[in-house]
Amino acid sequence: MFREFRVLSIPVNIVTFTTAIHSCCHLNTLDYAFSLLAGIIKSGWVPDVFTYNTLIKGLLSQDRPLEAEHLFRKLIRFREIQPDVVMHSTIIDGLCKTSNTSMALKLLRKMEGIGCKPDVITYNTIIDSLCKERRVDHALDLVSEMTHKGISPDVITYNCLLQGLCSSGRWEDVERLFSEMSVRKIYSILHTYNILVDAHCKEGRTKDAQDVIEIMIQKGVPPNSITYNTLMDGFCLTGKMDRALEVLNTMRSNGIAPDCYSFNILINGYCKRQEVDKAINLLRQMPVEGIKADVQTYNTIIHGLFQMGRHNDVRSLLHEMLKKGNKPNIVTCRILLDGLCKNRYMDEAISFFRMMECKGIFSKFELAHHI
DNA sequence: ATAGGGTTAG
Repeated sequence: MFREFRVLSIPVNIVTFTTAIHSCCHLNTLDYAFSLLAGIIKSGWVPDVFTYNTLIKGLLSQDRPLEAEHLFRKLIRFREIQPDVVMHSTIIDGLCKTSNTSMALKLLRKMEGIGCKPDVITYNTIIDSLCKERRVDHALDLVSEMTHKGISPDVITYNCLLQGLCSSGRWEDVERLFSEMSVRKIYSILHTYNILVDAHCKEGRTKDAQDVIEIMIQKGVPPNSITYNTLMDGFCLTGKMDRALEVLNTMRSNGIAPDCYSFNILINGYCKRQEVDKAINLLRQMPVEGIKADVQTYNTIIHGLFQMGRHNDVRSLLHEMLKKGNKPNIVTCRILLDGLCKNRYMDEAISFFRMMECKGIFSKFELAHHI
């Protein structure tokens, strides 16, 4: 069915509407996206699999996985559309991101059962989830399975596996997989190198991390802010704050501007060493460099202050945070609760907890994901 | 023409 519609005498169709819905989802105005959908239907248009998938993805990115799943089921039950590989993959991703990998695997089998062939993205989504759960061998089984089906693993597949093997400390397998990539002509990209830099840093091997950075430069893959931030964190972890600060200068001289993340890492480094005043100095340096502190920045310092028993400073920093328009999140609440309890302010802790309950800060989804 | 996947701190 084709009907032409005009808005301000510009012809529009279902593609235009889907694009508009996509924008709404991206702008976090999901309600508006759904009212657009209602409007489309009311005007006699037929939303297609693109339209619905955009909405499902929107619900997922707004941490509303149950509604996404509900919509998916409803579409099937009422035969509104025939879910394709993309929609299945979107739902599979939603399941994976809410720690339902086994259900994701079931859906993979189910889609195959109805003749909807999974592709490399479908597999990568599950492989990544398995790797994050440290079930790397299961992930490797899926890689053989996809290969047998003629679906070639790509650089993202390898990145997921490398990440999983690194987290499990399986360095020999990392080496093997890394050379396998060259053999199969799958070229490492920035992402790949960043995973390796991070793995070395997490193990305290900052020298090896620096070697990886040298290699990537040689291979024509210049490091980005994530690479340098990761290295900075590595130096912080090994207590080398001066080296971490040097990285900040290296970034600048390589034309990469430090970001909020860079400062948060250094601030965290100082707080861990109970040098909260140095952390606060950095907080003051941020606006000078045109960087706005975020919730994370404040959370870290508040946590540090509590650990030193400086609850009066916590109070003023909390006020500053609110005044500057930073909305406390579930982590802030947890830090405050924990800090109040540990500093024997039980009455305050309890009344704060009640307030959080009232304000609904403990939404079901957040609870499931952060506690 | 429009939709889906991987990296850094707490």
